[in-house]
Amino acid sequence: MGSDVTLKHIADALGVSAMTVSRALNNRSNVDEETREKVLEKAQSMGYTPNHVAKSLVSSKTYTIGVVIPEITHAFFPEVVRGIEEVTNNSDYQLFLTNTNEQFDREKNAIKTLRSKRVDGLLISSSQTEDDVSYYKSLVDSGTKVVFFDRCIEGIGASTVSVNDRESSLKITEHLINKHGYTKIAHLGGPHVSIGQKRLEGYLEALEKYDLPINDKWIIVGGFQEEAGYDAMEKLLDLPTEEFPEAVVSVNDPSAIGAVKAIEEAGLSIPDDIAIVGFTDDIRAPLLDVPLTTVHQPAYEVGKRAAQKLIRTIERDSETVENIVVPTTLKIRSSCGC
Amino acid sequence: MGSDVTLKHIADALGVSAMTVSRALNNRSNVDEETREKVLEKAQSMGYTPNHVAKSLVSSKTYTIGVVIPEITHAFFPEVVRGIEEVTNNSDYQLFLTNTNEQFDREKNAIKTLRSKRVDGLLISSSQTEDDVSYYKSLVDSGTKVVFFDRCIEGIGASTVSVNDRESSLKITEHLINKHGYTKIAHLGGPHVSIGQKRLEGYLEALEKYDLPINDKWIIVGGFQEEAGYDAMEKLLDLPTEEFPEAVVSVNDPSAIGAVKAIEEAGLSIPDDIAIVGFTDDIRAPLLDVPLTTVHQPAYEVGKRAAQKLIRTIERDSETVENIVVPTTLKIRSSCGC
DNA sequence: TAAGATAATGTTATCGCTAACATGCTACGA
DNA sequence: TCGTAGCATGTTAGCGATAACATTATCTTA
Repeated sequence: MGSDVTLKHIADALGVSAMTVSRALNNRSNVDEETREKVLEKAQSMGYTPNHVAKSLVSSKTYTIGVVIPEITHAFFPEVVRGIEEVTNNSDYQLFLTNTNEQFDREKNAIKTLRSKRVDGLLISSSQTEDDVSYYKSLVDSGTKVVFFDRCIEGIGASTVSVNDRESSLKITEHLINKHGYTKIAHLGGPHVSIGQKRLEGYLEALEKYDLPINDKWIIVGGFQEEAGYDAMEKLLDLPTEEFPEAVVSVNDPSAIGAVKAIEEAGLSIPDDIAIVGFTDDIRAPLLDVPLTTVHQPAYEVGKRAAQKLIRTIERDSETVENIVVPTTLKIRSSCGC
Repeated sequence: MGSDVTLKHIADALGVSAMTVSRALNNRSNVDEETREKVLEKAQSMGYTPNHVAKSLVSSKTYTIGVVIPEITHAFFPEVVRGIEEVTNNSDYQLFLTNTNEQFDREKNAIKTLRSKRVDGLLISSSQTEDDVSYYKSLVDSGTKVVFFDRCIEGIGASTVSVNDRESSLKITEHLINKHGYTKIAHLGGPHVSIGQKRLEGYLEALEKYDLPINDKWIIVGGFQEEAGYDAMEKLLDLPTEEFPEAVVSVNDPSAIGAVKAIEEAGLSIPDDIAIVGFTDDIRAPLLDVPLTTVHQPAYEVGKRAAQKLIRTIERDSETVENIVVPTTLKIRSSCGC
């Protein structure tokens, strides 16, 4: 690519200065119409492609956003990316996508590289991590523009876009209690990151509200993937009859789908032997043998809002820090007993 | 970000020249060990992040790859991206992801911007387009390093990575003929791009091989999305009894899933009234009421091979142009009648 | 007609970094 | 003791584009 045409080449070919060419190509005023046309023509015929790298160096602006997601094959995230793109497409930003595979180390590495590449801002859905907020704190403190989405870190000076996790979890648990009269309800939890925590809280709040027993054995801390759900469910299935739960609230759909597999393999039937609900509204949820009752997360909307907020944060210094909440809807199917 | 620490800042703080700092940070020889340590320490404490933009300008290398895909929510592509990332993660390249939503205009736009950003190379799965190869031809001729994947443009001097579309389509059609004895087989085709074309050819070849009738009314040219499959199937369903097909070969799974919906809505049953097979092995394929027989495409592998090939092409000029074919496997489920 | 305004263009310096060459210093063999 | 090799470091220039200022040439207007 060293053979690329530069402003200088066009300038020399035309016997003018590089500055004139620059002005002509950028539609500045004070350029003779005739000159402008000659320049445009020459640029075209020489196959000129402006060098954004040089431009970025001058302006210290790259029109580039880094997107950090934990798991690209979880259908929720591609949909978020679509939402992000809808916005960036109309604002000339390009996206650096990095998939961290739920590994915090990879995430830190990715962020480091993205900062080296001088992205204008970062959209982060953080990987599962211990409560080590300090890393993100110093990232934000360093002046890097960050908007968290879905798996957010709140209270460190960055805006966030998420769904009302606690409330949604509360509602779907309430549904199990109200509509179906279950009293023994278990929770397949996620790891200790924001959404895992909040969904657990919502679940607990529902039980408390209805004075239902909370049993430590019913709360299994697992992960967000299918295997984690499968493994966690196996533990529940091992419980003695008197402690056997009637229903399960899963931290997300992949986990629920893993759990469904475990339940089926154990020869039990859903929802008669055990009911189950998820969270996400995965593309597969309606297709399961027993369609999965779940919380629909408007992924596209989350992406869109996050991107909008980030771009505003980048473009004006006065932009305030917000915790934006996108509402979910309950998707009642039949795995809950309906 | 104008407040970033630069080499110069470190140099001044240490009373040395910027060059020495550069040398120290880049592990060059001929730097006093003591100096190097002081520099490293200072860089750390000042929160120095190397400016890759400036580096790129000097070296005319960005360690950046543009990935152009037509439809990020089609599960095949996220999986490809995972494969690409597996490679780039180990080679320090970052990915610009652009989703063109099957629109050629957006694709051209994206490529233009990516070239401005001086990506080292492009991984392209081209959007549906008329046979206008000239655009891609001049792209490749301009010296841009390109590797096509999945939806490839062959014969224009760029390497390609794809599955054996024609052969796979032939095989799955043969399965319908051999195993099930169907003689009236329709095809829900994709648009006129490489994979659409090749899968059509495979289908036709199978019919010819077994001397089966080819009926123009059985070949519906549609699109790659679910709605296209639905619409196309509706046309087939309108055919009079004597022309009504016994089985349908769909260009991909989303299209097949749309078709399944149309069939179910028409009150017909699969595979008794009409059999159907797809191509992709979408995450939903095994979950349909009648699990879908299809061709499994190793998406991850496609992404990996494409990325490897591109990086080799970027890094050595002698790299040859190849058409790499990744083999598929038939995924026999029950929608074919098995 | 002189003097200032305006339009079109050119020159210089800079963004942050590094290649290439230059400099100063120590060390070592003849 | 000198000359030269080699190490550690400095200086200059340039990557491609542009901001800011400088220079023309042309045009107004009192």
